[in-house]
Amino acid sequence: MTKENTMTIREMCDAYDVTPRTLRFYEAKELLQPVRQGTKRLFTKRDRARLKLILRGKRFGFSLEEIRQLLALYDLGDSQATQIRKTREIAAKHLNGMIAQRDELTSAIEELRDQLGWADRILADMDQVEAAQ
Amino acid sequence: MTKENTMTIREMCDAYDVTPRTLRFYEAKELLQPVRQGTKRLFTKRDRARLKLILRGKRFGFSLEEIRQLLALYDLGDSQATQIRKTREIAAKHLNGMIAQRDELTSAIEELRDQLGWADRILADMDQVEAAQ
DNA sequence: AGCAAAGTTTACGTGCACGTAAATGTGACG
DNA sequence: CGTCACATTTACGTGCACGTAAACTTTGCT
Repeated sequence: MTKENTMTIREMCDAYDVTPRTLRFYEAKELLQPVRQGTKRLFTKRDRARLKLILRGKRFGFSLEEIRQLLALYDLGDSQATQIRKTREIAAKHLNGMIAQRDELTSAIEELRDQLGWADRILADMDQVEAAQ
Repeated sequence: MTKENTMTIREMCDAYDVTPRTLRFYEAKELLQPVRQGTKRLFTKRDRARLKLILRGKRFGFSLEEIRQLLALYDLGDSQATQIRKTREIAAKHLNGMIAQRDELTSAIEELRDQLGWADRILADMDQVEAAQ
């Protein structure tokens, strides 16, 4: 990490467990904007913050395009009221979807737990039979 | 719906909001096993139960291959102990992943709520300025 | 100066989950 | 018997998120 607080592509890859291809791809999709030192990319603190959000968004099943929208939320500072309102809507929509998804996930977890309990009971019975032989 | 309690491909599409292509694709991937009446597919109650699980699995971001594994959970009846154990492992692994995903989702929801609160406060301030003019 | 390591662009390849088009078959109805 | 809606198979196409290979420049070190 240089004194300007930037990181090379390899340092980024090691730090966040992604490939160079991925970082260049995200730049092409305008999710990251590393500065150039000659021909090389230098990733700033801002790029790192955005990458963290990208990776988390991906874990939630958001597409890169959706993530691009969400990232705009973090750049609201210089926006106009209408722009803020529009972006707010998108975020609220995502929020509702996420809450719904969490609820479904919760019930699915319950069901899976039941399944596991069932499997465990079957296995316990089988062990009994084995032990009796 | 015929008296045998089966449905045609179109009835299935209407009932579950999927395309014929999707149902044939799932059959090719061995997720569904509709019976044939001549050349036509007839989807049974079992197929419908499995389709519901497929669609829910997809909402959780599971791949069709992962879903195929999960579906095996519901067919445990005639399996052997080792098979049950193997399947149990897969389910447990999924369960841990789902719980982790739900936890992440929960914290992401909190953060998004904060963001929305922030946007709302900015918008409120802007309304104040507008009203004062 | 020279060489290897690491970076760059360009561009074709891949896996997944279907979409879409073409050609053909089938069955109920007037 | 015709035809018309709906079904089927076969096979190529698509969008996404990168992987991978080739050819090249730049940088760090001896």
